[in-house]
Amino acid sequence: MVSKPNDVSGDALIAALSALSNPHRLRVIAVLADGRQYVSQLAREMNMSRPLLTVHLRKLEAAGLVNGSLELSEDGKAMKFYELAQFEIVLTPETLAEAAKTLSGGGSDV
Amino acid sequence: MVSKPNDVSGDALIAALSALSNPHRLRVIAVLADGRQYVSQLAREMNMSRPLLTVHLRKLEAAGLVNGSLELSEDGKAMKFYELAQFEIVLTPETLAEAAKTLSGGGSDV
DNA sequence: TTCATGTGTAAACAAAAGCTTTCATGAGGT
DNA sequence: ACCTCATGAAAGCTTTTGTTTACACATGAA
Repeated sequence: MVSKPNDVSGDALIAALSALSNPHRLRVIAVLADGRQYVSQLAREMNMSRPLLTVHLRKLEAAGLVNGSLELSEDGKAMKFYELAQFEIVLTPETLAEAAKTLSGGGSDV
Repeated sequence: MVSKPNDVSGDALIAALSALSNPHRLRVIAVLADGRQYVSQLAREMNMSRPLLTVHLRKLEAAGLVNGSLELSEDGKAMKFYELAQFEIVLTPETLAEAAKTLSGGGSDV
């Protein structure tokens, strides 16, 4: 089969949708759309606690929507930068029905 | 501004994504893609309890993804039919950043 | 050393979602 | 009268998610 825009497993799709269905995480996406940023600075800009932001970033990363990389600044500090992944997910009754077929557990019952 | 494919408020988008990020509800979409159906029959086909299915259908309806209508069968029984709504939601960094701007609470902080 | 910056993670609590069970309704067929 | 099939809704429990507070470590500068 030819690869389509959102050729992901049902489980992966659910992970992505789950990750995106949260105001904080949606705002994170919006801020990262302006460029990559490191955690502490991002936390300041968004006015939220760093541990909380960390959790949200992890969820976004697990869903493959952002990518993190640990880097070192000039003055030797470890900084974790996050940037947006490239993705395009199209949700229609058809694409969703397709995704549902690949859910772990089979087609109709388990 | 011209209406785009997913010209919905950030809150509405989150409701839709939240509704779709569930295996049961994704399967409901898949089954309804084959045609409208009433609750009890749907529950049997999907092998899940009717009260549970009802809750999921409500959530899908609240998100505007399905539509329900109460009808009467030939033998006078009240039957609640659900059918898919037509929708197309495109998720990219850009569309999500747009949606984030319209979240209840403003742009960066509350 | 002390203070600032950056990182990570664990503990504990609050809130929301998911699911089952139970009860109550109404109509038609036997 | 009683059974079947359809609806709706509330109570209660379990699990997951969200959030804060607090702690630990490493670096460079004063």
